[in-house]
Amino acid sequence: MTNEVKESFGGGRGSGDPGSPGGSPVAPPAPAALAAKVRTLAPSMTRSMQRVAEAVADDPAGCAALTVTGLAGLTGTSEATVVRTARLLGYPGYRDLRLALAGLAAQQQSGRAPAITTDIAVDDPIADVVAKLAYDEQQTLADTAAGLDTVQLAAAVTALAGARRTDVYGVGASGLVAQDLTQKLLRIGLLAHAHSDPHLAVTNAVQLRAGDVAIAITHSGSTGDVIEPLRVAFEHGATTVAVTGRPDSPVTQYADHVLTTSTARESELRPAAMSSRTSQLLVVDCLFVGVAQRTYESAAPALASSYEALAHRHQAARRGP
Amino acid sequence: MTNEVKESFGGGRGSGDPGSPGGSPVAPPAPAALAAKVRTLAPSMTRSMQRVAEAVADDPAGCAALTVTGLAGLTGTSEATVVRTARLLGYPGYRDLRLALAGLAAQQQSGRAPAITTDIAVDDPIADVVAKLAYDEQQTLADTAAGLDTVQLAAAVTALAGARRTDVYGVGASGLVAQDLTQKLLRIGLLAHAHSDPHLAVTNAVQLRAGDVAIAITHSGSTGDVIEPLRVAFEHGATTVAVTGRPDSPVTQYADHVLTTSTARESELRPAAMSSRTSQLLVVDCLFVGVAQRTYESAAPALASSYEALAHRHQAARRGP
DNA sequence: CACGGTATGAAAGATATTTTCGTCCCGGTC
DNA sequence: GACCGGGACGAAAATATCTTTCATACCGTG
Repeated sequence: MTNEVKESFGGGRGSGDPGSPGGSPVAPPAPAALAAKVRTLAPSMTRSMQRVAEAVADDPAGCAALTVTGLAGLTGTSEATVVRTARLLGYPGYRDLRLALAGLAAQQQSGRAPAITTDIAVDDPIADVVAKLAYDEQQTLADTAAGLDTVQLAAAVTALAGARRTDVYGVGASGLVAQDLTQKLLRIGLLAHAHSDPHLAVTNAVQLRAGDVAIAITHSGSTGDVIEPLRVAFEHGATTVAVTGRPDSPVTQYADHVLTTSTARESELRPAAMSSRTSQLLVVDCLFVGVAQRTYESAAPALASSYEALAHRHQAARRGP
Repeated sequence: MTNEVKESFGGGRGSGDPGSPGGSPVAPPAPAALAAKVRTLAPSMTRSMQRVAEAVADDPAGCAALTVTGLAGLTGTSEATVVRTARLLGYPGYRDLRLALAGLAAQQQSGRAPAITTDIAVDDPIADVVAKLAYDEQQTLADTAAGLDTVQLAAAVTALAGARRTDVYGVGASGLVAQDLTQKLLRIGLLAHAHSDPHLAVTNAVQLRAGDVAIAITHSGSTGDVIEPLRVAFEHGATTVAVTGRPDSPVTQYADHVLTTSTARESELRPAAMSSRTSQLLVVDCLFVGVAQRTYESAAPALASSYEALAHRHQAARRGP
């Protein structure tokens, strides 16, 4: 059982353990979240690998029937590339990818028919737009949930629940998500602050120390304005969390815990910001509920009283309570 | 590819069919009805084969993870027996049985999901929280899409597309939604502004006149801070839109068009703000896409150039496209 | 235009699967 | 009770499949 470092891929977690049935200790291979994973990882793939990934995502059942040589032939690449792709997707090798593919195919088979696959067109009637958007966001939610690493999530929750203070960084659309998280945390009595001004964010980040938490929210993972404060927080000993759609992006360098959001195919009338926001919000909600669970003793009364406080700002409804 | 008749089993394919690797003409490999097949065929199996079949039927997922040697070892038999069993069950070889097994396991897995119907409990493991939240938000999306009045939506879109300027009111969680809408409209070249300060909102509302649009976002529909500016806008002749979960609430008094968001059951660990936000965002997205369609000529380049402008604020990814 | 680094496929090397073939067990027969 | 077919069964050879290595071609960069 020699364990040399092989090639360059593998993500640097070299403790491969061939032949231990029951699930690898680091990353349980994705069961159904494969299409999502393909989209998430596609940007970091080389062209040939993208061809393979596309074929796989396109027709899981068909690919499951192919040997590594067959798939290589189909995609016009080599066996090595196919194996490399399988590795990138999180499987020990092609054999395991193939197994997952068979599972995925079976699920699709039994599951629902792929309803509204077409993209939104300029001349779609408004009813179609509603249906397509709703379907798309539902899909995004499912993908995100399937792809979310619960170990990382739990770690982030633990850090948050015990934090002296929490800073959240996000700009643009992600800034709103950052604010959403902050609002929620404040409601259960945690000290949280959202920063959208990069300068102020850095200025504040230097105040952080061990026991504090810093969270960066960025879809691309390469937004300098967000990375910088996270780096500072990281270097000052704070626990850092990155919520990003690109798990191999620069922001993860300074993140103790990485929470991956899903990436839906985008188009002109459906900017990436839309589905990434949906995905990010789900992650944020999970963080919130997780923390609320951990701190239930103090969170429950805090929630109740913030609800109370808002009541008198509502006018009486025409009917009903 | 020589095709001698091998061993004695194979169920009387005596009429050798050299080189037709298509798929067995008699029995397409069973997809899911494997357990049944095992029981049916068990009597005609030898003892060793029964042990193998039993193991397979007993734990498809586990067996799918095993190699032919592994399964042979587990059942105390030999590789040959395992292959023989696979053949008897209707597969060309063990490899295909294994694939079917993986599919079966995936199906069982997904079938066992609907524990999600219950509410989120304080002691739910984090994985359940993720699943439940995702499921819940999916439900909210479906409800919202189903309940959205497309006529009202179309009217609101028309008003927005032709507006001189647009003001959006929202406080608290709805304030973020208001900002989201504003960001989107700005990106396609429309003049939009989000107000979360009630005083400023009113101050600005008096500037509005016919041809302008005012949008109020409030889940309860009775948030005075949001109703007030909408009323002012309404009285100044602007076209007013209310995005609310309560179509009979005070805010609708001053709304030309009411867009109804859905209301999911809430609970302690799942505040109303969570699902209402999801719902509101879907409505906002619909508005955005609708407007983008109507103003495609100008929206498309605007979208493209705002994308351009952001590009240089991103650091290079570790491996990029 | 040279350079360094990376992506890529051909082929060697390692595993897994399938087939072959001989042994052994079982039940019947003389 | 010994002998004899008939088939179950597994060890090991043969083959298919997967994985790794390594040399080459490609690409962006200074």
